[in-house]
Amino acid sequence: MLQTHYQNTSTTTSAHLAQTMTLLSLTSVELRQKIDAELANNPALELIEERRCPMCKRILPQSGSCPVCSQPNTENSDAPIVFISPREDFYTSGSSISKEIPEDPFSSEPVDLPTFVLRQIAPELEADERLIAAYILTNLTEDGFLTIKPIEIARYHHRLPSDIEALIHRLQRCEPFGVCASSPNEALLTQVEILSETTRVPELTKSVIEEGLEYLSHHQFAELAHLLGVSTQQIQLVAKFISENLNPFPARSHWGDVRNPIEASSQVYHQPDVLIYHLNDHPENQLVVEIILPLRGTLRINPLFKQAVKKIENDKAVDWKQDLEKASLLVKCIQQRNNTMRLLLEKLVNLQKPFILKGEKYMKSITRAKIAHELEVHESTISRAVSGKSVQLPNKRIVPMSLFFDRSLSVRSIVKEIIEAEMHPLSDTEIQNLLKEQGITVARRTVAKYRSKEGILPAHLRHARELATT
DNA sequence: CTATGGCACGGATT
DNA sequence: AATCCGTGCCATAG
Repeated sequence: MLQTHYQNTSTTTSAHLAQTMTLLSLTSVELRQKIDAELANNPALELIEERRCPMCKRILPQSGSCPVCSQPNTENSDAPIVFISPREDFYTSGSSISKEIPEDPFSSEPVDLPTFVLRQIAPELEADERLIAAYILTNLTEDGFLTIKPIEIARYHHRLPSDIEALIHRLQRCEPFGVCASSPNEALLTQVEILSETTRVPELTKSVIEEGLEYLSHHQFAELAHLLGVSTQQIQLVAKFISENLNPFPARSHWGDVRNPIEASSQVYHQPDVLIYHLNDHPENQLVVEIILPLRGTLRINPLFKQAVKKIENDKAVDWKQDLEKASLLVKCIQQRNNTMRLLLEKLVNLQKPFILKGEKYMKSITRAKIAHELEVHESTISRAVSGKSVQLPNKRIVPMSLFFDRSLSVRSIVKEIIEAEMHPLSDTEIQNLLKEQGITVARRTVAKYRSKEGILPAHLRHARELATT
């Protein structure tokens, strides 16, 4: 059953260990792909029917009752409900991108992304081009990216690579702008191109996207400015423009916190791996922590297959035995992954509850090592479990899980507060002193670093109370 | 002269 | 072992 505990790793094989580690570091989306692959070529594995909770419609594990509805809804709101949940949202196979698709301009019926794009461009295409376009569109990722190389498409359809590239270029100009790009980068550039035909785009936008996306995502405007040899102000202008007009993930219309698109868009995390929310979204209610298992049902070993292997003795038996082994290994490893994630999240949510409820200011600084010690697992285990994962908070923002370990976040947010409340631009030294009054002692230099991380201009470039910030 | 950013060092973290 | 972070010192801009 799902809740099996595996405290003792020494009894497990090295293969088991190795696989558990890899699985742990996968995000839910990657895990999904992995499972899909295994499911496809291993007959011993099966995905069994979903069972839904009659009350809340959640998909339930193979056995056991609904983790949320079965809770004795007590006043014990201190302990969050933590559970692993198979989510069908993640059951998007291959080309079917059914969520968050802009309405079809012609029929106003919701359609999937490939269809949506194809309808726009079909009229101006030759029949054979249409075929290729359709082929391309059905190979998009969930975010509307094209991962196959043009050359491969060209080979497959016996066309010139340049033809294909031209076609892709035309597709990119369809709505949602930038679809079929090979990367967020390319998507952004395409959008800039299209926009610049009708609107005025800050000159530096292109070079910022080409060279400095990394910096943007870290709010290191100053560093970026230096790299490009321009002023920080110009960079901020560009950053603002990008955040307001461009979307690095074309197929995704809503994107974390709408008011803070830069931060959200810089994330590589498309789907959260963990959801944290109040029960029924009422802020009064108990917290629910849902660790996503990207399945529509429960994964297990096909019992029929198991029996068959026992009985049948022929030359295939060896292969089948291997399949069986592999399958059970995978199932066990996934269970272990889930178990680790659950333990981790329980700890994490308990420790950081003030942050989750009241905001960044209340972030405690904890280290992975500390958690690892408390859970009695190796530090690297925690690292793997955390890295690359993302969490959706009750306020619907999607943040990287590593944020829970950010030492300086709370101080940074206080700095932000101070500056927002200032009546007159405060110098770093003045901010340093104000912090000291609150019992926080940091070096002046550090205040400067925090500022730049938060994308706040130095005092002499800030002006008392503002033009665009309402 | 003051405010701020760059570079680099050391210690902590991963 | 590699990376990140806070800090001090110094150069530079205003």
